[in-house]
Amino acid sequence: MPIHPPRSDALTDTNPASVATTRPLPQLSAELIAVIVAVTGDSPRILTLDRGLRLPSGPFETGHRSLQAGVRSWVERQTHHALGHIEQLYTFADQDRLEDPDPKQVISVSYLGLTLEAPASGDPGVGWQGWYRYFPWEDHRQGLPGVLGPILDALEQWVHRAHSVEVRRARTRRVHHTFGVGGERWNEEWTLQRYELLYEAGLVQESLRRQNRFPAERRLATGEAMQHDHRRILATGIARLRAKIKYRPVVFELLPEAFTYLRLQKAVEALAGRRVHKQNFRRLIAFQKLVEPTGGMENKTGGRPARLYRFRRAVLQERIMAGSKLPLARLE
Amino acid sequence: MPIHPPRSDALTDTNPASVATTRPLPQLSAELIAVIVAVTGDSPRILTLDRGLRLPSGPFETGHRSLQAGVRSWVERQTHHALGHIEQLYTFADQDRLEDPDPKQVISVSYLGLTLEAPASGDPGVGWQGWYRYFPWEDHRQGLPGVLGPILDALEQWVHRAHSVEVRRARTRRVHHTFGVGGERWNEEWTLQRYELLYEAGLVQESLRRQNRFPAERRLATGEAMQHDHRRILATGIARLRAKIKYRPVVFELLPEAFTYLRLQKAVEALAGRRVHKQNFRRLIAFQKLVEPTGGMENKTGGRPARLYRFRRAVLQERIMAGSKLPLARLE
DNA sequence: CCAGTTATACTCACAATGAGCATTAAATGC
DNA sequence: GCATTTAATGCTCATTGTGAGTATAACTGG
Repeated sequence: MPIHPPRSDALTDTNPASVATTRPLPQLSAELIAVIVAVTGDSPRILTLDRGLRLPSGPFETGHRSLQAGVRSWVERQTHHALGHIEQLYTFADQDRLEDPDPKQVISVSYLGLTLEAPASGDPGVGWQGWYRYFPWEDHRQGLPGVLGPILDALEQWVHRAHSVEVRRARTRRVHHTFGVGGERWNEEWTLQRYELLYEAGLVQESLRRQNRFPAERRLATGEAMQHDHRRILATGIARLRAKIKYRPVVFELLPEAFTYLRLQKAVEALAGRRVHKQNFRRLIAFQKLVEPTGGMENKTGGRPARLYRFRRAVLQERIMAGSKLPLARLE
Repeated sequence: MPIHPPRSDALTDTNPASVATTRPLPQLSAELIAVIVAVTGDSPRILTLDRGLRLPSGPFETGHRSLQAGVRSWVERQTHHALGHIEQLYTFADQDRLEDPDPKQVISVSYLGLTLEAPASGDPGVGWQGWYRYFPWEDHRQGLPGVLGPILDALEQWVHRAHSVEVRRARTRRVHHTFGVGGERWNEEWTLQRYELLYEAGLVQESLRRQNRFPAERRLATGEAMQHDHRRILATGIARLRAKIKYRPVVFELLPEAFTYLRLQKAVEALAGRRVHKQNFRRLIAFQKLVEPTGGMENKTGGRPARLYRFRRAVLQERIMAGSKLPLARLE
């Protein structure tokens, strides 16, 4: 199935619509890209094509009633996975999209969707990948991840490559703040900023690829790359989701009908890449009346059996956008 | 200056790029729309064209380096107002855009910008308008606004026009929740949801216009309408800004270099459409070290002179996206 | 001097949160 | 059957954050 239609150069120059305006209108096309997230056990996973190299995506077509309908259609065509609620992430049309020397403009519109993982089908290469494969430095559940050391060393070198003192100072501060070192604290929501910093510092494959440079001796431990700017879009999705779970009850979209408190907590921790205090977590969930007991029990816990709960869908009505906080607001 | 170029129907049918894909690619164009906000005294204002009927906007053109560059260019061309930081609001391409029976697809990308008000120039009709002119029910600084009564009555009627009990019940609940009545509390962030509810209930001019119905006897006090869906975009901008001032120090973009606590508070209240407790507001601002005294005083206060402060730009570095809360989190 | 107006300091009660201890209920290995 | 392990669940306590109010200071116009 052809994902990207071959581009034609016809029509690029004379666009009749441009006669009356000051500048010509470009030959536009729109690309729809989806970040589809699920949580399996304690691993946050995303739906990918080409064995993890790309996100589901395709052009906005005439048959599509809306952008959202277009994304749905592409994800379902490519992965045979039905989607629930999806939300828009970001739109851009910067000329710096990779591997596309064609002067025609492409507008990329990305979406974030949450589901339960289902066995993938569709084209070969379709499947679920843990998102920390692309961002190993983002998982702080076991304390500071090992990859962080080499990354900070490389960033240190990048700081020193700057020519003026002011630039070096600014870079140092930026590294400290985004990565939570030097007296600063780690903020898991800054996934995008961290990725962009690594990109600018030439520490991810995508930025080297762009300059036709390839990491030779310098073997970077900065996660798997993706095609085009899909990894940046994924970073945007992770950041958005990490921010959102704190004030809206979206985790439940990633859980089955009945679940234990621990499973809920593990899902939150998986997404946030941080651990939370168990007792306080329960207290907060219970206090907000987000869930109600199903009556059933789970006894494959390895210890005392756990009560099963279900999400009280009513809260979506009660507080359409209101707070349903998770104990991530402060530092652990 | 022609804002919207005349549309041509040539090229609509045979697009060579569509040959290899399953469905034809539409003849696309992108419209860039800007919500530019300032606060003057205690009135939140937006930059408009056509005496308040439209927001600055124009098509994405070949010369534009990026979407953001395109918006800037349009705003500056149309209003001669230089912009500072702007951020993306939303993108859509739904077929239900008004007054456009043309089957060609238009993708609308909207942006939100914050500035200081400067005397407007450019085309005649360019100027600043208070935003409560379009949303009179959104200003709760003097308690419940008078327009709210008739609006709720009209919504009541809409509830009763539903045919089944379930629909009536659902509508009632929706009205209660979005408008904060019937035991619920007003949430100023739901500006968009309220507008959409009024739209669906046929209580804003835009929705009647769409069905070629015009409010005859039923004189609606639901604010000034705008062209196309610009009022909806404005509602999106207001909602975003109201949410954002609570966790990011963006109000300062709307204030001059030096300001008093009261002026800062008035700006926050203007945006939020709510009042806040003065002493606690000061405490919160002071505690967070968001500002530092300039040393100067303001003595046209009408009472005891007030200290002047400036925003500590350093906090933007210190907490790139971190919390800088304003006392709006809870209800007043 | 006064009343009126606004700025600013401070207090108090209570809710929310982080951290930890203690107890309970099951499975598992011996 | 019993000790051990694992996890669920209940509870306390100190600290901080927040809403609300009182008190005082510093100016204006009469």
